[in-house]
Amino acid sequence: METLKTSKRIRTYSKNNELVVQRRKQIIEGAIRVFMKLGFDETTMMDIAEECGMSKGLLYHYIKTKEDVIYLVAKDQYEENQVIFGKEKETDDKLIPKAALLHYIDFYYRGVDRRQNYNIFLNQVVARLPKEDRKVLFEAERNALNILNDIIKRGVAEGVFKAQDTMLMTHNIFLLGRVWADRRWFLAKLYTINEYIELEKTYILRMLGA
Amino acid sequence: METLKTSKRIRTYSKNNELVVQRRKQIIEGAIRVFMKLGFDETTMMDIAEECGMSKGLLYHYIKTKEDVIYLVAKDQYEENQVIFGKEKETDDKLIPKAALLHYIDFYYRGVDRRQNYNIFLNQVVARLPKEDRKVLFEAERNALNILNDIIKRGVAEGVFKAQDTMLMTHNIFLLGRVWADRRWFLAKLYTINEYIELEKTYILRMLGA
Amino acid sequence: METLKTSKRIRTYSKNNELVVQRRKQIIEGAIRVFMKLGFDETTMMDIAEECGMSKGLLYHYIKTKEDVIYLVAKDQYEENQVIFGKEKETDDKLIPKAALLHYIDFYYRGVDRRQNYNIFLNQVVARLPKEDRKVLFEAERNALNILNDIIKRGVAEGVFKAQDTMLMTHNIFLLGRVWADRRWFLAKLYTINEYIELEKTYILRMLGA
Amino acid sequence: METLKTSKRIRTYSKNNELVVQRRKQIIEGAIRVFMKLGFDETTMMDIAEECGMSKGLLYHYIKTKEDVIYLVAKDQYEENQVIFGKEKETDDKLIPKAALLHYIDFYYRGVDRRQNYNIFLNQVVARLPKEDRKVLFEAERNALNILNDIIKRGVAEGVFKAQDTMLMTHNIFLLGRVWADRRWFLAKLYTINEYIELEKTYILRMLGA
DNA sequence: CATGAATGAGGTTTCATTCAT
DNA sequence: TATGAATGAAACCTCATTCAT
Repeated sequence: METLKTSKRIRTYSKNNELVVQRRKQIIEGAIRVFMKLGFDETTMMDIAEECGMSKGLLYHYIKTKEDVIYLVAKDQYEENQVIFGKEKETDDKLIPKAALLHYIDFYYRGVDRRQNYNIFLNQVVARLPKEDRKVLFEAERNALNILNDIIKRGVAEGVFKAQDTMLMTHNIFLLGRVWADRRWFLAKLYTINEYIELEKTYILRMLGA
Repeated sequence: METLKTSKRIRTYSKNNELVVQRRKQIIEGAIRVFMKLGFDETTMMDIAEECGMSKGLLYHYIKTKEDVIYLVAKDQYEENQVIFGKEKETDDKLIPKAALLHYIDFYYRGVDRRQNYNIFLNQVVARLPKEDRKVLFEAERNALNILNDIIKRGVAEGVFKAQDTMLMTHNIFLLGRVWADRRWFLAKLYTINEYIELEKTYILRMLGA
Repeated sequence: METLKTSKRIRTYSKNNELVVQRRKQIIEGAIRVFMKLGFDETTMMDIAEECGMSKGLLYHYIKTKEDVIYLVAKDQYEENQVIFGKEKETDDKLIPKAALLHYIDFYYRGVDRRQNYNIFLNQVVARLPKEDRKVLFEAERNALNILNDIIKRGVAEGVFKAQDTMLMTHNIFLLGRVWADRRWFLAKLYTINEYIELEKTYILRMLGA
Repeated sequence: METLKTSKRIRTYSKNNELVVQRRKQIIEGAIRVFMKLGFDETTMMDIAEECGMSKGLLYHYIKTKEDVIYLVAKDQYEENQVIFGKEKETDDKLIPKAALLHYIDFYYRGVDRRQNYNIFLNQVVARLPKEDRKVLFEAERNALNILNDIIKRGVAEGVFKAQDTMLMTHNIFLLGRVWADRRWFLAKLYTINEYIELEKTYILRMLGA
């Protein structure tokens, strides 16, 4: 549940480690903003630098290639996920399966809503990383998945959920979370986010035979 | 159900309309192949030309910009969807809602499997089109959506399905179809495509309170 | 004695092989001119393109990297050497050793003079090529060396030359050829090229105990 | 025989003259090491600073441009030559010409061997200095040349050497010293440095008609 | 109708040099 | 005196697009 063990080391020219962390945070934030506006390929390093409020040269003190920026952005996101889901797990563990599930859905789906199309962007972008880097990042995702899977397994064990296969069910619930992100242009005309989440809760509970 | 009404006119040097259609088909097919391998931005016009078995010059006789190729590919895809789903509709209309639903799922989910990461590619790429072009294309998608929605509405009307909101349910079923495409790297280790589809059918029927 | 067998294949976008040969010749000639003026590192690809009378883009149709230009230049030079020395060998073989040696010196030293500091430039530049490329090129040099060595060995066998070691003697004669190129700034004030060559002939014959 | 009269003044921020001298020595030594590894153009100021054990900033307190480093290195080298050859001259003056010559060759050729490719590097790099700087440096080289020339002239005067032209002979002997540096890759397979030097001594004596 | 040689704008990356601390 | 963060000019290289043949 701590930070990625096998995280790639990115070349930096700075010797001040704190500064590296701070500047990288700055880069991540700036990059996300432009990437979401323009997409990865349309974004130039100049765009990123400007959005981060640094010179092109300084940007290259903290990363070595444009791809490094993706890695940084993605890693940050996944690490944040780990932290967030880690905290929620503590809450979930104290609840009965059904309550834990509803809490998880509520929390996760709202997160998707907050991050908007950022999730979609991430997916697109991760596809461009070299295989090894991708592995490191998937590892982190699995974490969030496992928390949900544990809840479902607990429910099945206690007889409140029915699922021939808890893993597929886990993925289903995960993916359904993206319906809102993907189809906001359509669905937002019909319901508020609250209404949407409540509907999905019902559907998911039905799907689990609860 | 006919071809897009507002389809953009792409510059061509040829006056032989039949040839234009044939060449464009050739371009679409070649482009899809390379795009799936390399993604849109990594693909050069040379790659496309080669894959299509034409010269770069000839390629430019039938399109004006690289973006035109996306439009062509996307439009073709959506139009094909219309044709395909149109045919299925005829079948579905003759079945009782539950049978029609299962038939639809079977048909659609297998299609997703066949098209593999092509779906993902399409999503990525459509995002790059100018807004107007995107609208035209979404119109086509709605078609396939409506067919599914009709089935569900029919089921609800006949009392065999329960859904507070048929449209959300429709999107859910649609999106769940992508679970397999998105998570093949994970799920294919656990089930065959057949097993997967059968499981999802069960879950969806439950979700519909059937 | 024919062209290099293991010559590296350099990427080109052109399909017309004759044109590739012609353009490459053009590049080689232009590149030599600028390299001699500015040195390899001071020379930009733009400089080369301009000197060759082509656009930067076109230049890159016939080579892939700046290093390729060195390789091209060096290979061409060595190949030319092979051709030239090959022809001379025919002459030399018909002469008695002493006459052959004098002919060789005359021919080679004059060549050094004609090529001026170009020889020095070549040496510098070859040092930057990757090891494998260098090997290919050295192979060609050895050829010219062997021709001289054969003459000396013949002389030693016939008793007209004395040399404990013909190979070192060969290298000595070769390197002495560069005295003129290296020290022209000094020596040209004292003698003409003809006087210089005659002096060296005397010295070398003495060195060979002739 | 003292230090260069017209040595260029390089900008320094330090007023402590002793410190300047010490730091510059430090720079020269570090620079030589990296230059020999990477060559001048491949070497960055950061490389130099690191090898010298100082910060980039400090480096720039004692020089103004990267070219200054070449000048410093080259000047130092030539000055050192003056000192070294000066000392040898004292020895040589007491010997008969033939002994002096052999002593000189032994001393100089071994020096070339010790400095390895450093000689080649110097030659390359000096070519990049502005003309005026180069002149200053050549002046120093002439010194070492004159010592050898004196020996030869003495020998000619005493009738033990024959040379139509002592200056050319001097250059010849000088250049032959580089055979070992230039062709080590070839010659080191055939002889040790000792064997090589003995052979060359024989050849040179013959060349001098001794 | 068909080809592919040619162009050049624009992207990524490096690194000498400056300057606030 | 000493540091190293910051800058930006300039280098290499790619590739969409045009156009003469």
